[in-house]
Amino acid sequence: MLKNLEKKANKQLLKSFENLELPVLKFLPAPEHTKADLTTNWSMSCCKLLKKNPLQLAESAKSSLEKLEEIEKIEIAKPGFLNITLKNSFVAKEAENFYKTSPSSAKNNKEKILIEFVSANPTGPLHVASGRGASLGDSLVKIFRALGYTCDAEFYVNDSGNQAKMLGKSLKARTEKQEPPENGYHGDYLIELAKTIEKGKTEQEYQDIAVKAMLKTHKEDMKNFRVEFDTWFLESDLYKKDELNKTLKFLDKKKLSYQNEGATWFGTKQDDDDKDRVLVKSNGLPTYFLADIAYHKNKFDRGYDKLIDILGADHHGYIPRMKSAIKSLGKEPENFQPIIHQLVHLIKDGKQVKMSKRAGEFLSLKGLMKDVGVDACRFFFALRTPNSHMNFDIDLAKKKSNENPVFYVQYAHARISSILKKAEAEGFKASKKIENINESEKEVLIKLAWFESVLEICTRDLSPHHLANYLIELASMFHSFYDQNKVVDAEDKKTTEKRLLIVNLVKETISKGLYLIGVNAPESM
RNA sequence: GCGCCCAUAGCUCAACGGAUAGAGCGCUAGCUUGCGGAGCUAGAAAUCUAGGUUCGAUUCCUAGUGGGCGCACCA
Repeated sequence: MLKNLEKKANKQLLKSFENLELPVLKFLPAPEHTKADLTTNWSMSCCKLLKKNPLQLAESAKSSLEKLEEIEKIEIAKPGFLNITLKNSFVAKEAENFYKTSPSSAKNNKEKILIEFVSANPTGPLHVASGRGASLGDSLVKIFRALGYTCDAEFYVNDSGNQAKMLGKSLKARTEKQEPPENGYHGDYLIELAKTIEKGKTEQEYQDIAVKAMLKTHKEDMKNFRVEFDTWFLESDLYKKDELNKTLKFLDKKKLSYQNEGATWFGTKQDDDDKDRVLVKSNGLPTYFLADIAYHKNKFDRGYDKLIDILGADHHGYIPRMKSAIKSLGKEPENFQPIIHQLVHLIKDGKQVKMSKRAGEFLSLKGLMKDVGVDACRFFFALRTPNSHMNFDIDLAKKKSNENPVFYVQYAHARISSILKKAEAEGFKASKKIENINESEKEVLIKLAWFESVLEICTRDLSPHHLANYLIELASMFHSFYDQNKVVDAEDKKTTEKRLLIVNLVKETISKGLYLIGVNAPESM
């Protein structure tokens, strides 16, 4: 609703100012103290251009916009804000259509997006840090889709190369009741796995078994964490299809690679990298980087226009060379958007838990899910921007009490469900129309109207935290509304049925929002 | 040494260059025979330092301080 109004307002301004170069007017929620519904800083944003002072401009804009039938009144504040109060009848009427219209954002946007995330090596259980990436990626995919974009989720499985080899060696050692090699994998999970396998196989066979087993646990963990992937892309498939060599030839043809000291190099330094990078080592083996270029080439070849990679902060140094690689593939920088999320620090007993080979259950994502619960975990991750260096207080998260805001939001949903049940039992039906709304009803309805914009901000910033915060605000608004307005026992039947519709809209929005961040919306708690 | 990220209330975090900087937890004072009190109302409490750009800076730029991470012919 706000978008249509915004369009209309812009049109109106163009008409009044007869100037096609005007900056676009954008509505924002009005701050509390203004007592208005919407605000805009339009007159400040174009005062330079028009060489008039913002207050004068605000006056002209005011008289222009006041002609719109949706607007009740406009007040001008200090430097030149326009504070707009909407007509109650307009808000009420638009609210009826909230869920009848689909999002407009992506209507003209046919680009296909691929988000790659987690992509942990299949050499051990997933740990907590993977949970952050998983939560972030899954929410973004769902939000893009909710806005009508084509967006897929992919997990890249590094089942080739040194690490996988080492995994095979380690498993082999375990079947022979020996310690894995120095730089192998020492976790207990291989001891467990070894118990179920015969001795005397080749390293390659053990590697295959181990990778398969690890991949299985990763898939289980992701499923339990409510994270869905469209594809689990195997690095080994790149080798099978000879895509590394094809990529090498491709780069050679473009004269982007060169030989030095027996190795093949790629000139990333000319872009923003510190130094050039090796593609093929002097021993003839390809680097991970070459495989990754081939992998990204493959993604584009599959028809994706925009690639989003979610990486932990410990890999940020990798980005300049990857950007350089994307350029060499003939793509624009905006076709590749890496998201770096900062590392998660686990706090237990008030102290940071350090990573170690001997670290116990609680460091694994599985353990965390068990301790904290998926809802709390997903919501907790969703609340933070990827850039925040977050502390995950295990003791606090374990409490499952109202210290965790996820329960606050879920409680609102459960409370509404309960009201609706009661209303149904007493023979009330939510009305189809909303008429004669009061101030707190209006406030709630306008909050609901911002939902789509919040999702857009999430896609702009590539972070779901705006949505999580919005849900807290919406829940708070509902609780407050509920405290002031009787629903089932309202003054009359008409009011009850009107409020049932409003409350229903809140419920649907909370439910939809929670779904987007992978949290359940319970009917009761 | 170079690069990336961060610094906001007692704690964990928000704020698309906008107004009187928001939440949750904790704290203080109320609301309790409630349509679910896991709630509501009120209150105390914060932008690391110094410059700069701007009508306007928590936000952008420069320098500093403090912290996290990274700088392989590893993946």
